[in-house]
Amino acid sequence: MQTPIPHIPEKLLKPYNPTDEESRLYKIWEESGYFNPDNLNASKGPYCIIMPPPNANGRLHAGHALDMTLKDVVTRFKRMQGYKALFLPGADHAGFETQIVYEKKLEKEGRSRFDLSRDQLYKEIMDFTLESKKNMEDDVRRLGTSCDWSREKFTLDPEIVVQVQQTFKKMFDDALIYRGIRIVNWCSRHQTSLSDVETISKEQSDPLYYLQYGPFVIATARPETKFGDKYIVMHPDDARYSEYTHGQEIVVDWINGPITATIIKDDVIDMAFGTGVMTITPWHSQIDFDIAKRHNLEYEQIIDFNGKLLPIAAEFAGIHIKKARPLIVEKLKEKGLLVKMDESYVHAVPVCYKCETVIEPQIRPQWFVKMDALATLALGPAENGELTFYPENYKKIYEYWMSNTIDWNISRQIVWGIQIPAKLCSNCDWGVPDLDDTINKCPTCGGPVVSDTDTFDTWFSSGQWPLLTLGFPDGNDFKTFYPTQLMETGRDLIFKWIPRMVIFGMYLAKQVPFHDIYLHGMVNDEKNQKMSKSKGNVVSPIALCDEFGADALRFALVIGTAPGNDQALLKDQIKGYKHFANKIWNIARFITTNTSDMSDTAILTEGDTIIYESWRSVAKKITEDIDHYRLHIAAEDIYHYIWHTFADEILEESKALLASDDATVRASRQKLLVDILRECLIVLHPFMPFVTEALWEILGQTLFAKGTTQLLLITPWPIS
RNA sequence: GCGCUCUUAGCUCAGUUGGUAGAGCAGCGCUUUUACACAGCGAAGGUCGGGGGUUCAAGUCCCUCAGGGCGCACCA
Repeated sequence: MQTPIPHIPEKLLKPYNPTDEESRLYKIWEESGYFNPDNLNASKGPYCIIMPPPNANGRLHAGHALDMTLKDVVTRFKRMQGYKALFLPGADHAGFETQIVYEKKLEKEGRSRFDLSRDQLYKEIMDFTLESKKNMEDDVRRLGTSCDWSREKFTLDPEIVVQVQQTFKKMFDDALIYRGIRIVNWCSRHQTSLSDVETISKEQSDPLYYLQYGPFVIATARPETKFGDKYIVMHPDDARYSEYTHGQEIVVDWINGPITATIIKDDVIDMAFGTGVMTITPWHSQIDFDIAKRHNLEYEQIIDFNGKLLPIAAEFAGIHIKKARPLIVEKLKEKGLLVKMDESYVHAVPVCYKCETVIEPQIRPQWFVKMDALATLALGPAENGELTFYPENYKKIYEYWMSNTIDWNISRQIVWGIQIPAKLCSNCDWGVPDLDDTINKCPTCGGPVVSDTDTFDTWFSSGQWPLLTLGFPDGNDFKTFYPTQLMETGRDLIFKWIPRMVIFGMYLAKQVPFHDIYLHGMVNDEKNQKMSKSKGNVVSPIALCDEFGADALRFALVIGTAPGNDQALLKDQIKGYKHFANKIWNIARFITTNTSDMSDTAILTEGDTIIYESWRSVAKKITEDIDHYRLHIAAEDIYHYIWHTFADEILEESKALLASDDATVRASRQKLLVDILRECLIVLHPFMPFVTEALWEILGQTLFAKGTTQLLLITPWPIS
């Protein structure tokens, strides 16, 4: 029977309690300065991961926890390997998203953004964002993220705003940005245009109406747009309509009386759909707009920006299209123009990705990024191997998107964001960048000019994030850390964000912004359902940290899910890894209590050498797995080794050997246990930083280093 | 319609270059012998969705079928 040994800290005699350790240890790490690579005694070169800046408009969600953990595992690993490792944090003002969050807040207070002046609204959202930003940063810390806070960037930092605006000017000068009068995706609820990636398609069933249009029958799901239709389009090869010629005019009786219609022949028409004939509404349809442009046709607005019909709709003017449709159908029926209705028509309509309001295509003058040449620029590095995708199949998705680009609308009619530094003519469609506020007259028509009140699409600034955070073009960090090694983010950003960063990197710095692209899947609830506020199934990662410890949450997020795959966040699993943290704690207790008389000069016996070498081979495999971003396998292996080999086999067998009369055997075994424990703590540290550091703190005084107080955080990795 | 992805133990999922299947949790039996019951030992449980092919050898590669998920296109 062993008596308790006085030098064992009281703490080690009790079960591991994460809440006692985590915030205390994070503070020690942060104050040590080692999150800052400038303070590292690095034996190897720079290594950099840029944090995808979380939106500064709320707390972190479970997806963020995975996001932070994966990058932190790699950063800690690289730091311990001796790299000058930088994990560079940030915060995103998240233009449209934050404005929506704030509008909801206003709504609750019985206010509306339309009652506030631009300046007032901007100021209020800024206050809100800066407050939210603090909370968000606390959450990042809570997860143990070892990022260099001294380098943190916010997307509205003055120097960042300046750089973003300069990029706009440069792209305009290079003819990569133009002011275009084109169809945009208009959300009538949020009163702004949206890019193609900010809309989602939603399947719905609507009646398809077959209408008599002169001698033709046309099919439409949107009779409310048809008032002004005066072009009738058919395929040039359609034998059914060969008697009609391109440009021929006919008079037809239409909704509000006779109308002169012009025949247009165009081969975009699908002869098999409906009747093979359609009329066009160029103001409210991309395809129709393209046809109109091709044949130089006129276009007219039918629906206003609030979704109400304009005077062209006669007695329906001022009525919202949703209410107007049945009334219009009724009138068509009365006039005998409704031939039939197909009730089984199912199609997908684009909706606002935030509020699901059906997108109304509208024509508006906006700033557009010309994508063709830039997309080619982004495809090069994917094809020549400068970019590596994990998992590989995301390369295909990336290439698909970059091979099918449409020009990118970067104007948003919202206050919250970086203002577009441009002057617009009040009389004509002219517009030009004006960084220094020096232009006061339209050079085209001599008319008065006004400042553009629109702000940039948030992806226009975050697309430049690796450049902006590192101080492009001449900052020291840019010279040291660009291009970075790894971009790790959610799989949903493979087409929203990743290509834009590559584009800006290639365009501005002539180099890729990163070499490896790792995409993680979505974190779902216990039933593998997407978490959403409306479903009420959102689980806070911070609450999970409180219940099980950040280490357990981190481990559960990393293990058991392959890159790119979605995962269900299971409480039982997290609990299992909380037990694992405790297991290590207990292992350390056992070893401590049995090694108080350990000799400094102990030599491993032949048998113990074999055991040690087999651990080394496990550690080597884990090292290779992390190097290849197989973090889920590495985590599994360290777990399995510690619990089922080290504890279940080696420790159990040691009980007899430690009681041996042979001093050589006993000393060898003591050394073996201490050496393996020491290296296990190092190897486990990237995954479970807190419990390992807590043990290191205790054992560093008694077992390991004999007096050194070096943090585990910067202890060299045992496998070179 | 185009593209991607998934289908492995009761549940949730791993299985990296092809070499006769693993984890967590749940469940079963035993153990309260001081590292740990947030535990240990033991047993049980899968013809790796169906079919075909390549190979000495396939959960792992190819084809095909079925079912699930996701993205894109389509308001003709």
